[in-house]
Amino acid sequence: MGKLKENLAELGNGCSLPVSLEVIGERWCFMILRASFNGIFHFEDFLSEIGIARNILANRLTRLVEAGIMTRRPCDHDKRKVEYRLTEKGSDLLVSIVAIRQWGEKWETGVPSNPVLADAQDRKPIGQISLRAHDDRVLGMQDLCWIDESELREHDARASDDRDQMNVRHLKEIGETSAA
Amino acid sequence: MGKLKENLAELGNGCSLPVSLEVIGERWCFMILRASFNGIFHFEDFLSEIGIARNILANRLTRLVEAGIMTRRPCDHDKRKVEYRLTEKGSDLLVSIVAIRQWGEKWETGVPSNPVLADAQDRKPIGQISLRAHDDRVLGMQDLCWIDESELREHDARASDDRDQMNVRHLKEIGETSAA
DNA sequence: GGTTTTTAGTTGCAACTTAAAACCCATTGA
DNA sequence: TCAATGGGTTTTAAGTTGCAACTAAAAACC
Repeated sequence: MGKLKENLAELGNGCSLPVSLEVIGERWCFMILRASFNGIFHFEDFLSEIGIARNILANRLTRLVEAGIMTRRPCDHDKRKVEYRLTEKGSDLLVSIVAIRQWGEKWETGVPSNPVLADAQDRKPIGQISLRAHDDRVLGMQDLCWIDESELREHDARASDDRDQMNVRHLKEIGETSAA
Repeated sequence: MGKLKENLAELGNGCSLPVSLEVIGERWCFMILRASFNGIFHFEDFLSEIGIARNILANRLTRLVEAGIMTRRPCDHDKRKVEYRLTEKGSDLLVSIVAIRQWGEKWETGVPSNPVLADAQDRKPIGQISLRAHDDRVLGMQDLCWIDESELREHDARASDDRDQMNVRHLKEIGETSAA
């Protein structure tokens, strides 16, 4: 519904970002998911926790359920109540949400958010999320490049080759050149 | 501007997510950032790359610059042109964007997006982003819990203690209980 | 058994935002 | 000089949001 979604879907030319944003890029969506991760399951609780309008919340929950991100199940013991819970697909969004949260901690609020997501084993806060190579090395902006899918297939076919200047863009050249 | 932003800002009670979403949660914002990461710097290029309306693009770029996520610099050699580039703050959003993209690859499109973000050193695609403990162990949903800020401070104060049942919620209980 | 309360919605309307197209105007290149 | 280009702003219609009031079913109260 709405033009954005149609456009974003069409723009999904090889990249899944537009497709993802079609459902989770909607306003309030991440806030609803955050509430879910924090143990909120019922309509009225979402309402008071995140200060969203009734009709919008109803609409978003319906869409999240349709998208397979949440499930909707009327409660057994109190048939008025409905339980909204994250599916595995929904739970998998935790990484994205925490990434945004960590970015906000670093660049907006400047302090750790509360409550803190921690390792259940040693009860210490989780580490900074970062990009990693296949062998787990942490990668910074300067260690990255975009390669075309086609290079990957060639990789498989002929093991090594002079692939010096093919479809390569270095990410370190992307950012601003002087000011910060 | 708009009710959402005000509300989200007010809701920033300890959590930086609402604050972050205030600026980057805006529609089209991630698409603009993706284009930036892909080496697009000029107004008309953003326009044709992401299929956004002129006025909206102008508005979003202004807001991103105001938020310190991009810089706006008129070109030296062609004074008609303007270069929009990511700041360090903006570049730092790559993790979040890639996290959403990987989620989409897994749950929506089912295939790797093109172009592929790779390690410049060995030209192999980057790994899956995941939550990690402070000592780099990968953490799943069942390994996580929320703890209150206050516990962290106590941690510092008195080294160890019987902190069995204090402000703890296990994340593994959050998701759906039967169906997927 | 009847009344009140709670929960999860829906409806109607005003205010705001978006999308699309037309317009503007400083450069530039032919 | 004059058409084309780049980066906007303006105008208008269409779509979305936010708020308040309403509904309808189940539960609790008495």
